[in-house]
Amino acid sequence: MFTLSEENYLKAIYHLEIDTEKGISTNAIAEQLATKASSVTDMIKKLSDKKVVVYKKYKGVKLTDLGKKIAANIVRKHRLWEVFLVEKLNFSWDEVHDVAEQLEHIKSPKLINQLDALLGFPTHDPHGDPIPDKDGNLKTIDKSLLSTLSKNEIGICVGVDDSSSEFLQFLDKKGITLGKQITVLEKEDFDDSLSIEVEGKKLSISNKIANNLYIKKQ
Amino acid sequence: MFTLSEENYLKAIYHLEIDTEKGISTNAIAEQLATKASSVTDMIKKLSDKKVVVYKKYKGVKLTDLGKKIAANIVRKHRLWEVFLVEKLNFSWDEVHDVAEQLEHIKSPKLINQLDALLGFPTHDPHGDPIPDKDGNLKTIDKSLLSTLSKNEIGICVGVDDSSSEFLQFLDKKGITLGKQITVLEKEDFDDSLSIEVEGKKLSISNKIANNLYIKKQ
DNA sequence: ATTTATTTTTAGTCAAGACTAAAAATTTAA
DNA sequence: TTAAATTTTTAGTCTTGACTAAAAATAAAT
Repeated sequence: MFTLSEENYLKAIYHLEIDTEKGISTNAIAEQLATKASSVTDMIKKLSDKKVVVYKKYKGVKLTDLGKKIAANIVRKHRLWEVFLVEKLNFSWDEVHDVAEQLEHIKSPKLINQLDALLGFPTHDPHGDPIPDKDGNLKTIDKSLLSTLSKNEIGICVGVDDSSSEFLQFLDKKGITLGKQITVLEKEDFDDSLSIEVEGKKLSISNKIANNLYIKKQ
Repeated sequence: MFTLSEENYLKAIYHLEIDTEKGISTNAIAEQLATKASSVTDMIKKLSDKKVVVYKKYKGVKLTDLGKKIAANIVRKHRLWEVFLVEKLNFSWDEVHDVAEQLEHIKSPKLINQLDALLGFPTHDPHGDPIPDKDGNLKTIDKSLLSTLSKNEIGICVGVDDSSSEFLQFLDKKGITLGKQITVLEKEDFDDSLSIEVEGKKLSISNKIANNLYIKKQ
């Protein structure tokens, strides 16, 4: 069994491993968890003893298969709870993260299986992120950043890279939500901003926004 | 804000105060929480500093109004989650306690309000225990132990005093659940056992069972 | 009204998980 | 290939919440 803190470390390493094959540095983990590198070193030793990470001093850490499975299960719970909050309790997509952060640590296999069923076995959370299955496997869809679309391309909004509440609220304000069709009308060379159309409305979108929106091309 | 441990102490004292007007002894709290009296003394000091209990050395403790409100809110959350587990996730009444024990500590007023609404503002949990409202008030119904009914009296099962899974599973086996009508056919003087009828079936019930079942007389 | 038994508190430890400051190892640059 | 910069680890502390053993206070019994 893992403590709250151990679970949070596993999850942090899991998320960091998505972007790289290399070992994860203590500093990277410390930043992710808003803690100090020295605290990370201490915890890594415990996790290493428990066979969920492999650790060599001064080299980064990697999750073992067991570690990956445990971490994926926490992410699975987090994302299922997010779906629950949005679908059943009328939360908006910018409100769910902090609560799911607490709920993901509840220990009860039956609870999470039943929740999964209640929600109709969803594959993605309210931000478009994939929900790991019981074995930790992800169903990835091929998606592109809005910024990579060319003029006149059309796609469906399927996710966000940044799921901070500020960004999500901004999208709400602009009428951009998951499932909406987006057409690229114009690309400005000098600042990489876009002119797009969403539900008949024309919008101007900065490159920063376009770099954080995932689109499924049609 | 209160820690997990502080919340558990408040809840324990809250439950112990239901049966008495007197201050709650350190020993009683220690027993309730399966800890030691010395640990209780330590925690009581912290809770006293936080103005949720009044504490005089060697005299028991009592919750302050603030303490009562906080404790009632934890009980409220516990019982609402129990209803959720039974009504929405197909848990049986003997499976809910341990999970609710975890869920009760989730901090999100919106979550609990929305859950309350989703469940149709229930007033009692799956064991017949009242759910405190937002201000901590309980809707008490007048109920009697089955053991206090006389021959030929009829009542509806509205709750249990002991909600251990062993007892609840025993009741399931006998076909006794909340809402069932129970008729007292016979009372045996020598061992205070009862002969009762539930849904047309005649059952023999020991005094220990009858002392743990709440009935609403008709 | 003492003595005895019980309850409660104090004093001193311990483990988990965090921190700071300093030392050691590694990487980068000159 | 040394020197400088960066990263990581160690050593030592702190807080929370628990524990044991002993002391102190209260309650019960003779």
